[in-house]
Amino acid sequence: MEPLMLFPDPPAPELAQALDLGGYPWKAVSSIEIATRLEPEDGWSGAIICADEDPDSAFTLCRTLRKRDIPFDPVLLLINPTQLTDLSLREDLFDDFCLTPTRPAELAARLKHLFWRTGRGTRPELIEYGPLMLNLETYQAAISGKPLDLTYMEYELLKFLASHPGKVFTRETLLSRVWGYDYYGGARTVDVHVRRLRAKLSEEHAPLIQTVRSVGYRFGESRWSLS
Amino acid sequence: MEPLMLFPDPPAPELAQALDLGGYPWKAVSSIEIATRLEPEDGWSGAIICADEDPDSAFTLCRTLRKRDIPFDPVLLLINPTQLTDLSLREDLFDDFCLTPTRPAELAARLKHLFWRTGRGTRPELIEYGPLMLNLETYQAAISGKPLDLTYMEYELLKFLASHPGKVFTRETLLSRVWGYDYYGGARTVDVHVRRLRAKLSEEHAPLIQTVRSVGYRFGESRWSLS
DNA sequence: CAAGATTGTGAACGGTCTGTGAACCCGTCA
DNA sequence: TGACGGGTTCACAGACCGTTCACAATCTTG
Repeated sequence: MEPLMLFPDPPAPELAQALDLGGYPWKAVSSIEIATRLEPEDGWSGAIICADEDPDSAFTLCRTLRKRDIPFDPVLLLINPTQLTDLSLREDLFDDFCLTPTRPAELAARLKHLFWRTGRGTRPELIEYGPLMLNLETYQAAISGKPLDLTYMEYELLKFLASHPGKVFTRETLLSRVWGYDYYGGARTVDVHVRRLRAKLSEEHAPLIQTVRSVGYRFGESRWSLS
Repeated sequence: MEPLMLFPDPPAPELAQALDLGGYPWKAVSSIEIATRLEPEDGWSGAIICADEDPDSAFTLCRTLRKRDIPFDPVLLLINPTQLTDLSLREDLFDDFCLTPTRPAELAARLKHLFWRTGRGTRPELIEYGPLMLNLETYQAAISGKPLDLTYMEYELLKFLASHPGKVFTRETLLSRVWGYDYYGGARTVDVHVRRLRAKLSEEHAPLIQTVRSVGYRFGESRWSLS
């Protein structure tokens, strides 16, 4: 995990300790110039900015971070209760805040939730596997950013396979799980749908669906990664 | 502004007072059934759920709210400090939390920020999507600046669809959400209304409502920009 | 290498779903 | 009471797509 940016430098000892205990790496900075200089190759994973002692510098720093061409994200603001009213016109400068003196447990919970909601996006229900993305809300699929035009059954089949990457399913299992428990029809139906799926995935990604001879089909890499 | 849902009923007096002072309308509920019954026509604007006294019921309520076909949003959770550890596996059940005993100022700040980032507080009475504009106050609709002459059901259907761009709804869902939970009638009704809507949107904008074969209808472009 | 089993492929059939026009029902209003 | 507007239902045509089949290609087995 990339380090968190902390302001100011040095940070409050309780804060540093809470982060260390929580397993969060961090670097303290005292100005935006230093922050730029210390920035890790893969960027900061977030910032905790304490506006308790020097509010002006703190808010200026927030504003600068947010104005970068890739807006800084997420920002957790630490303020004391008397500063609550200062927030009203600065909603865009932070993603969450925490009152000082901070309880370590609250800080940890806020950090976790912040990373959870910015990291894994609660919004659209997604299935992702490598370059493949399925949006379960909008019934749309894309690979390498390019939208796939799938029919209903193709989508359902791909969705099922991609939900269990690595696992092999027999044609019968697929028929009962994707087509329905009461489905009665030829097993070759699965083959044809798999063929069309492979065709719509580009040739490059067609191997995402693998044939396991005499058994059935598998999506994605094998679990024991033969390579 | 639509009212906030409060749990439990009655809510803590300080909480009720803080909301009243902040100008937030609210209704307290003691169960999901009552919540459903009391739901305003245009939905709740959010929920404040206190898990202090009866955590099990509170978290169950959260889970139910999140599992609706349109996930409930936003949810502010009130907990006491000893419950902080309970949050770790329930990240998806809330959007923000606040420790009890709550400071009115902190609660107000959190509510404000929550509405700010979910984009609800700022534009309460307009729905805009590309060239389409719905004025919920005047019951008027326009596209590319030209007014649309919609009937009541057409307007309601378009309003519902446009409130959730990108998401696919089945005919059954549309019937229950737009026509009413107790509506009993043919699903083809939806088709006909969609056809009339498409006709009234000019031919140019008719594709705003897309058919998802074997599933239902979707308004607007995908969230990941199909272009 | 040969025979059998298994899977890939193209084409065609046929059912299902949607679009569409029109009729029906039922309020309201003159 | 008759005309009108709006919501619902119906019937039908056409497009779409799931299924099947025949045959080619590939793998397995002995």
